[in-house]
Amino acid sequence: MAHRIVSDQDFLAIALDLFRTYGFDGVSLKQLADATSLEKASMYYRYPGGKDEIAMAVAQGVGNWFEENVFEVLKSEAPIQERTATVVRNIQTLYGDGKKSCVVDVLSLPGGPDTLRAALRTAVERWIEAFQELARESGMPLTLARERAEEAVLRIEGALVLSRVLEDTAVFERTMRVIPGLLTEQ
Amino acid sequence: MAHRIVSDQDFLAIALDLFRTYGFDGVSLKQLADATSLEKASMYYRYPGGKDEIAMAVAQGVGNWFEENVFEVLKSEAPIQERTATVVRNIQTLYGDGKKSCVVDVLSLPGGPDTLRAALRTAVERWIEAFQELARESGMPLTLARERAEEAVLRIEGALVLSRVLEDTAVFERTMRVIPGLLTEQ
DNA sequence: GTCTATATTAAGATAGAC
DNA sequence: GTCTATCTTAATATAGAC
Repeated sequence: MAHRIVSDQDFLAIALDLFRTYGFDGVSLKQLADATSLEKASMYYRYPGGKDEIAMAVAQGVGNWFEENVFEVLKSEAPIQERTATVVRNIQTLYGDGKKSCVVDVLSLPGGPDTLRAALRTAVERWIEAFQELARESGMPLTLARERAEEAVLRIEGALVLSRVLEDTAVFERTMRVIPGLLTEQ
Repeated sequence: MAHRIVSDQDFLAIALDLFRTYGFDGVSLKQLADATSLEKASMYYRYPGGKDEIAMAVAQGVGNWFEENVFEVLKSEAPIQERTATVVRNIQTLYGDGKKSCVVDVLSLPGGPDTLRAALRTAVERWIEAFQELARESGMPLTLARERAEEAVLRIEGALVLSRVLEDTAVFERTMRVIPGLLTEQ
């Protein structure tokens, strides 16, 4: 058959969807092969480290997504309310409006290499820092800004867990409506 | 060797610890056998349905724990502030002061039978209802009480995710300090 | 670079002795 | 009721053709 049926980008998007849904231990190479139309041996050619390396690439991709769709947006020139709204909208998209689990939650379970959890931890730390700067910019003192940033991320993670368990995205939607005020109103 | 080395209660406590740490797909029968000193075949004698049935028993056990350590406590005769404090303390113990993941979060991923997710969902619904009644008793109108109850559970779940990812229980400890006010102060 | 085919290990599950 | 031994399937991983 012809070569390069699936781009690296598409491959990783499909892998992300599988990993965030089933977790590291819940995804097999056969599942990945079936979903991406790439044979197992071909996956090993692209990612010699196997499942570990694929999961790392997925985590890296999520880090890049945050860089582009959260951190960069918050650093842009637009008015603060507009930047905040854009970021909230982007995050809602990332999480499929509450229908998709958080890759940070699901992939931070044991299983997979330690470097995976380290990458996720760094991503979350940067996420909190970005929110903290937003709160600072809104006029909050440092400690309050830090508190609010942490609380915002915490609420998003909690809302995603509840939405999954209750099989109802209403909690997530309500939570996302609260985030802008949490980060910008003292 | 002699019989009944490990009681059903001890077996399930060990199984709970494994499942909440590694998730359904992350725990093998060999792991369970090694950790409990019970051979795989013996586990099948006690739980003919295998891993599915063990996980269900674990979920059932968690439901019972909530019944006894949250729902019953909240229905008792003690003053409201005392009941609240006891429940918060019990929940802190359940989660190893933030060091242990929430079984509801971890076991609600796909993997394992549908009945498992159904049991977890029911447990969480009851948990929210119990908190809602507490908020009502504190004088809140129904909608606010419902909101606060949901928010309290959401924050606990989110705090546990962040504590795991950041490898720092401070977020969980801070969150648990906020819960009583959230449920009893208007 | 992707494929088919296969090696190797570990999983879930059962049979049958004690 | 627990054990050892074993069956069957599915997992990760690699060899080698194209």
